[in-house]
Amino acid sequence: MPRTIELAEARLAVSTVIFAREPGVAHDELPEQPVQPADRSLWIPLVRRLRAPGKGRWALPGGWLGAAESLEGAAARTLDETTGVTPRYLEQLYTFGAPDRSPDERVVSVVYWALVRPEETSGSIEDPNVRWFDADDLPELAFDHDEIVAYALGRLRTKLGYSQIAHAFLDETFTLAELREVYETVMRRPLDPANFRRTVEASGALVETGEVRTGTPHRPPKLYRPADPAEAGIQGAFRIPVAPHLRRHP
Amino acid sequence: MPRTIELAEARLAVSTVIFAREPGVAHDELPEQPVQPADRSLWIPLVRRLRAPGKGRWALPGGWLGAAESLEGAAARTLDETTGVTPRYLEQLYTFGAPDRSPDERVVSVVYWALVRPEETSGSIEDPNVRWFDADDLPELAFDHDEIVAYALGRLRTKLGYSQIAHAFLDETFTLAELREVYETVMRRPLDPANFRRTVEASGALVETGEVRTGTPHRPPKLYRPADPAEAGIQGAFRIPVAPHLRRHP
DNA sequence: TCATCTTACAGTCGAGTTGACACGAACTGA
DNA sequence: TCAGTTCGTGTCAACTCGACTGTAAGATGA
Repeated sequence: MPRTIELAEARLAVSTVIFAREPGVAHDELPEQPVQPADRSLWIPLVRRLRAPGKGRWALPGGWLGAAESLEGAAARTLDETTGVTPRYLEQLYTFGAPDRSPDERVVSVVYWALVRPEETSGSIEDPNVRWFDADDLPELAFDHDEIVAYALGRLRTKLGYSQIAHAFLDETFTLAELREVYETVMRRPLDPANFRRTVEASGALVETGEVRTGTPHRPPKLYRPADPAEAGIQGAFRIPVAPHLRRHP
Repeated sequence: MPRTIELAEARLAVSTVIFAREPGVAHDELPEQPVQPADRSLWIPLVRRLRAPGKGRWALPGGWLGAAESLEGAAARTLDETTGVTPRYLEQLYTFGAPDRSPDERVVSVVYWALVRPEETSGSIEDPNVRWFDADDLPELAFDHDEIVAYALGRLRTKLGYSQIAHAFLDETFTLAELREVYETVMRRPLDPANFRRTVEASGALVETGEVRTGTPHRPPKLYRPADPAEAGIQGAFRIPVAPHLRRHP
């Protein structure tokens, strides 16, 4: 029985939750004492809202959808404009559209989440209204952005267990210890180095480069590269899990 | 460097991919010979487009977002209006918004996916423009709806492995054989009844009702009920996987 | 120079799980 | 009563995980 209903006059916004292992230019002070990887945290850049609604509050970087661009294109563009960050991994997270989530007009936000490498965070814009925050110590955010960040964190933790996205946090080549630190940081628990090596090597996701990292004060570790370079940015793929023990977080 | 760009004047649509184990009123002819559960297929209701663009083609049920309703509310409403189906499980799938996906104006579609019970499909509208199709034997659909259905099927297969959504295909109480048939149909491979029983019982997701199903020509099977009734409809939860062997499909 | 420190990497072993299969139990229909 | 089918329990080999031990390879400092 189709009845006539009043159609929504909604504006379409795009926002992105960005995760990095290291903060960019402006950030809260890091404790300078040595920290275990499992005790480290992820960093998220936020922008301060300069106008109502939510003026003065921190919010996810984003903007309005352009007429000619794709949703993902809009996410990448607004990200670059607001924070100067170009992510290595960018995937749609969820679309938030509750009628009352923005006070004045109806806004439907398509939210993306992104992973960036350490080197990419340092290239971010120096702007007093852009700041990197500890993902576990965020201020109160504008709108429903707290909820969105929590959702993105859950997706990151889950997806780490059945995909190769951890590579997107790292450079072209990396050591197994660096890869393990990514897992330990995201999963918030230490992993046995020997067992981690066994399962990752058995997965076939990495190939040795034949080189080692020099300059370490100890035995030089081998350098690895992702077996499939396109793997890290794969979209909506349904893959075999990596290993059960990399899927359980406390 | 924020430059001014032309904002998108997009209309917001909501569509839903509905999965059922049995087709509703109007559907392609079923082969009446006995079929193994692993060889059975899932059924999806589609509606015929009565106007341009895509006139005459089959498409996902959906409609425009109403001014006062949530996204999920719009999905449920349009579903009921077009097909008469009220799903037991409804979850957001993905938002499609390529600039050229609809010819005349820009349309951004928030797509949901749903699971319905057999009894619910029979209550669907008798309308020559609504028809149930075999999910593996679909006609060419309007717009990018082929892509959307394929994506939804992948999500269903994956999610079956780490959640209790299989219950949403079944009635309040069911036998282990019926639950196993759901897995076999979705995963497209036979499962060992004894091993399936062991892992499902160990997961703690089911409780015995104390009753058995009578009227079968053989030994009466025990009836089970989901341990947590709210479990089936849980949204965006990140849970421990059920069992690895229920996650591998060929 | 060389012992010592730290990390890299290889290997072992017990506990627990999976997949394949065997077998008795329970019910119907001939 | 017996044949046929499914339900449900049990067994066992192969595999995986987590904890652990031991060796390799470099830097550092006495």
